[in-house]
Amino acid sequence: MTSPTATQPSHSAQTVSRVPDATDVGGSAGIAAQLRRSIFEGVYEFSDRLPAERHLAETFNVSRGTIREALRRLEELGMVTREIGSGTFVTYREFAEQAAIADVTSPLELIDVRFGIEPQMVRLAIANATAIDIERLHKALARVESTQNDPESFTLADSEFHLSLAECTRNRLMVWLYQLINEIRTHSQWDSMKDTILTSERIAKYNAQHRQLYNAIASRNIDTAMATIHEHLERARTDLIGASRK
Amino acid sequence: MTSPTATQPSHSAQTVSRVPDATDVGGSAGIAAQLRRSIFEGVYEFSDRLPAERHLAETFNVSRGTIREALRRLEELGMVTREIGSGTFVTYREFAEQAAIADVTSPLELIDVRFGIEPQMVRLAIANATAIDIERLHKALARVESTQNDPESFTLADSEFHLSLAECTRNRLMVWLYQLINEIRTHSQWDSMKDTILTSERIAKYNAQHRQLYNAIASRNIDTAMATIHEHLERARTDLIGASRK
DNA sequence: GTATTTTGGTCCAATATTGGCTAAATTTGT
DNA sequence: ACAAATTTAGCCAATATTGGACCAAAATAC
Repeated sequence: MTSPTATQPSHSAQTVSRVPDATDVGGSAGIAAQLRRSIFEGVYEFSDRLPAERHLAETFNVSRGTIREALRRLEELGMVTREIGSGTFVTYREFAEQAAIADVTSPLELIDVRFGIEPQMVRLAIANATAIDIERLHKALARVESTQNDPESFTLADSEFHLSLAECTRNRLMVWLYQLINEIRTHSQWDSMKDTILTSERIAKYNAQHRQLYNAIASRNIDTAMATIHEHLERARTDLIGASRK
Repeated sequence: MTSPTATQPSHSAQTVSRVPDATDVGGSAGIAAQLRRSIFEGVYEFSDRLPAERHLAETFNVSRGTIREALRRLEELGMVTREIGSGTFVTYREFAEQAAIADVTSPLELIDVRFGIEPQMVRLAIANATAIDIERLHKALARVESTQNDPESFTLADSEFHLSLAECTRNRLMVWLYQLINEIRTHSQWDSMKDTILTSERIAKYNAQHRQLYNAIASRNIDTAMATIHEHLERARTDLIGASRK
């Protein structure tokens, strides 16, 4: 675990005999500690931009060089990244409870679970989807089909499509479960493989299956729908295994 | 803002120089941070439309391009989608008020989900269970069989049996998921019906299926196992519907 | 149905801001 | 006195912001 500067056992803020903590040491080290604490406390969250170096220099009443040194430390810790002309951005993600399970879940384990959930999801969707659900699914389909060439946005739109599918079940627990699945999907090691796996050719094939699935659900054709979702997952598994062999 | 003058390196420093909030860092980054927090706080909820770009530009007193950049960031995070001629809509859903989901999940919804997960669980269990897993399952079977007459302890032992089954899959995500299912199962309205449903006669039948399931898994007989788990869930559903009609 | 309005999508060029960097002078700690 | 850290100042390249204009899709008014 990341225990941030827990070298001093005293965390009390206003005790009589005050032990100087990490943020009290002057200079870049203290400023780094203070910024790091701010990030841990959520003052700056993931993807937030820190104030500009020149602004930080002013608020901390130090020179810009000192701020730069402090930021260099944070960068070394992997908590921020800096982009010329743009700013310094937080890359530290606070652990959600599911982050832990996401870290130990392999993409193949995920596929195995999806093989259980998604076919049932399709079954329930066909049984329970309303016209509104179908329309929402159609919009999600349109969005995912418009992301042929970008793995990043395809992944996002794909998640939305499957979530819309979950909503077609009219089963709140199913929707909730699938949100968890999606969360894990985007946090897991699958995510790091997606640039390898998601060629525009493969995206096109996935999208063909998405459309086929949508058509089958809209026309309440359960046999086609079940066959399609199985193909879909089977293809995902095959592509995954292929990628891990490389 | 308030810049504490006491940045002298002596140990006398006790004013913690407050860092500017993430929402105060001007520009698109600050606006993105502000909008993101508004969404997290529920100011804008799922499927809500954000104010038009030109309107946001006016209220934030920046150019439209800056607003667009901020919205681009939110879109990249998957929190909003934008539709030409229509608007920018929130796609972020408040994640898992864990306690709440149990309250709004009906027993039938739960069964529908279990129909997806448990058969797959049985499949994976047969494929992956080790001798140790089988033994643990056997112990769980013994425990659940010893609770013929007490609905309360049967429910508990039943949960443990199914959890042992999940552990047979050697799939950590499956185990984790099933723990959630169990959690919901014990918290949901099912729980209040169990005294009505779980007559000792029904408990005996469930346990017969438990044993049959165990035997099928231990002998790697997938057809029998699948048939049994389906019967098991079907019976649970039937009993449930019967109870709600009373 | 058609016309108008509203909405996001796109492009442009001038200007402002941001992090990257260097160098010498100064302060701080030992 | 010495070494390390900090300050100061300036410049560079990359990016952001601005204000304007026009487009295309969708919603609304007629």
